[in-house]
Amino acid sequence: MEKVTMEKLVNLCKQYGFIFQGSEIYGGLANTWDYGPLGSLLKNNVKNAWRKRFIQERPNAYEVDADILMHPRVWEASGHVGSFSDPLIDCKECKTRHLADHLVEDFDDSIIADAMSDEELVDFIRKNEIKCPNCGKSNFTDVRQFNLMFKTERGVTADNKNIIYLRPENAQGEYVNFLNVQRTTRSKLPFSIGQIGKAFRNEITPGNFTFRTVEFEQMEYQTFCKEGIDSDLYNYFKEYAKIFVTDLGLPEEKLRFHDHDKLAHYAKEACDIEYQFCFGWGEINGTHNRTDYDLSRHQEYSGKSMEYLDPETNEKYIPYIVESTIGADRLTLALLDSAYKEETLEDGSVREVMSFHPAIAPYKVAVLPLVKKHHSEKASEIYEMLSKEFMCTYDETGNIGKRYRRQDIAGTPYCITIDDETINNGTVTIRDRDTMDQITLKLEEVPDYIKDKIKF
RNA sequence: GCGGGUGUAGUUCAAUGGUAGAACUCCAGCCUUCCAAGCUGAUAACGUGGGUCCGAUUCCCAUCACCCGCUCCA
Repeated sequence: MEKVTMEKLVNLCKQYGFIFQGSEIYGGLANTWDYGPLGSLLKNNVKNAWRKRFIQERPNAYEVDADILMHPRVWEASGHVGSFSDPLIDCKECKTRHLADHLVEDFDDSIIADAMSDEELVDFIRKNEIKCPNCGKSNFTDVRQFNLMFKTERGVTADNKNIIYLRPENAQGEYVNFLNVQRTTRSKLPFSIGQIGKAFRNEITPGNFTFRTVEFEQMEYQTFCKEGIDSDLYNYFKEYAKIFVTDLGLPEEKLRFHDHDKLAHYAKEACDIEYQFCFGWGEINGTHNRTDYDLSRHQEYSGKSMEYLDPETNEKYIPYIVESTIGADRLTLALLDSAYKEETLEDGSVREVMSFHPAIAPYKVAVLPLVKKHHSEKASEIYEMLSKEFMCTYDETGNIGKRYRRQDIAGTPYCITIDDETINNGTVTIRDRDTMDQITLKLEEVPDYIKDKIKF
């Protein structure tokens, strides 16, 4: 079996309609990608599988769908405005990047560099010939402000007061609604709020197809709990997320945990699940113990109580939060990466197969009349019947072998062939993509047969 | 953001300072009763913008995009 390369995967996705380059006819817009017919189905199936595992099957779990635009104060409270509008400066000699204020403060710790403008920082660095900590030379670019948040304006005037941001993470939508959800669902701690949605980060991105994009979709899960059980929940969700992705089809040997030694400003514990993509290891899930940081900050910034009244102990406290986030685009990419196989058949021919778990396969069933002229009419009837139950596709062009191969690449787990037997005694042939087995079933048995196979 | 590479049909490749060829794919027809068969036909491309030139897909410059390696990723 040949190794998957990014180039191969990008081509396959483009050629068969999984993923296209964004704004392609205008030459493309960097790091934007559009999901095509197969890709949208796949990604939606992934999201629905997540919903089933994280919302439907877990106790006390609820989904919200919060707006992308939030009050600007949310991002002050979350720390995104303050901590990530840093003055960055690059060393022209060794190409390393540094925080200009740190360079100044490390040079002279009596200076408060926060109070200096970008120009003052650059002047100071050049006047004192501050050296690059990496290569020891003093040849820097100008300071550039680097904020990961996309800004836009609200209203018709471009007034500073009306700047709002596209959310850089979804979590705050769950946090600001914490008490709304708790009250309306009459939940006791611990309980969870999940959300699937887009977030935006204005990063310098190195590409790798859909792995890192400026607009991306996350499947987030926040569990609110009493301090003390947070670490247990943290460990529980690390495993729960891993079981989820392996059940979807990612092989165990291509997954690993990666504990963070450098923690984000909000986190007490943090761990990623990484998948071994064709380009290397990359994060697909993050589990964070965010403590009571976020809710405390919202209480402070909004002036509204974020406390929970524990009905069992009559205590009032701000809950701890354990977050488990899965990147919807990244998981989809990992599944595409792991699904791709090239198989040599007995007759020496090669087939390309996308071997997805049937639950996430774009089409569950392909309906194929064995001979167009004789079986199309019956096949159309069957297609109409089955498409009320499943996402189906229909193909009558070319010979039967060619049509099987097309479905192999689309990742369709089951192909139903309609032949004379179907017309004479109501049986069809079902071919399994992974085993290549063919079985004969009565037409009325087909829906239950498929239903059983595509369970997740 | 830095360095390197690549941009010609959907894909993989040609050729050319003067009408851009092919294979596969796709579509239509014929044939075909279970894994890319065959025959006939059709559609389909020089990333974008400048410059040089009588004329540029070709040479030059810029730009955009992708790939590889760095960097970054609260």
